[in-house]
Amino acid sequence: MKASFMAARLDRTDLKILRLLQNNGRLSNAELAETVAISPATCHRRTQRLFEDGFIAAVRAMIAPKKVAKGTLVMVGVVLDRSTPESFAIFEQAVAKLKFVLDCHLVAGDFDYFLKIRVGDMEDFNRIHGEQLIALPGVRQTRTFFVMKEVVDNAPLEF
Amino acid sequence: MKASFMAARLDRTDLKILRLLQNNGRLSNAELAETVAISPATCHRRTQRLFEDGFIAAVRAMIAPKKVAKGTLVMVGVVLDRSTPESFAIFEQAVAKLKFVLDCHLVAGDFDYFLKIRVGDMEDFNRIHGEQLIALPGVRQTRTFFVMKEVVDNAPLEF
DNA sequence: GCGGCCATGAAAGAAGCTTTCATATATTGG
DNA sequence: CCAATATATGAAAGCTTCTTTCATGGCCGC
Repeated sequence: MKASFMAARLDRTDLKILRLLQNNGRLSNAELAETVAISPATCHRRTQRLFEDGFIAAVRAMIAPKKVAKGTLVMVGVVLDRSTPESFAIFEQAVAKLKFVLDCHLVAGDFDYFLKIRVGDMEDFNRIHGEQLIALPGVRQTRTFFVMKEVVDNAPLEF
Repeated sequence: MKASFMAARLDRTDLKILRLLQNNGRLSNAELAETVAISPATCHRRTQRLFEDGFIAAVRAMIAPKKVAKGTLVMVGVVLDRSTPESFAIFEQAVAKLKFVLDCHLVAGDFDYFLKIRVGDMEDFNRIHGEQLIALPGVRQTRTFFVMKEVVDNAPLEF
């Protein structure tokens, strides 16, 4: 019970493990242990704890978008009709079902939401925009920003 | 030599492997093999090929941002002074060095670039904005959109 | 059909995983 | 300051998994 309340501070070794796994999530426990200079047994327990305590939310293979016909990235700003909590909740519930939406963030400023969307091509997006985006509940207007060049996409977190 | 030219189409099994590894990048080869109903040897070769052919760009542990003091997300629209290729190149080179920038995309529309930034808190961002963002080469103006709620962040790619 | 080309699964030695255990180190309470 | 408790550690070992080798079977072009 105590452990769940403890903020479980990370020491130097934990940070090393986190950074190594962030760069290569398929590192074996043996490799990890050797790199951070502890025994495999200790390394195994440390890593397990990092998972259990939620420091590592998931380990994901990053699929190359262009290789699976999702090479076109689009940012979309959304403004809703009304700024009520109900209106927001309904919109969020609906947008969470759209598989092509990578990010959806409620923001402060000229828009209510920002979406990051991946599709096959512009034609693909145009269809989706007409059929699914402007049809989302409570949407007053959208502003589309086609991404012409991905300078940095989903960079690893530095900490 | 042929393989490098071939688009190496993915069959049903390859797609299964990709999807499984996207959801859990630490699945063992044995687990993977059993789930997709092929032998471990074949599964191993398939997976290896998916890496070699670039379908899997990387496998990353997703670190929980709040656990490492990066719980504040900010979207920033940037407009440059001039819209010349040189101006863009210099800006991109500079922005790529900023560790807190997760995304940087050249877009068509009212902004030149969109940035996605992770910091500890608003105070942290305010300092960074003043010291580093507006100081980037060629920046005319920035527009900051604080993220008040992360509805969907970095969802896995559907394909 | 025939020959070349891959893809496949069984097998096996090598490597790695994960638990157990005894020891060492840190923390707490008196 | 010491004792008692809790926590972390590495060696060891049994067990699983990895990854290569090899022989077989299907598929395509000729």
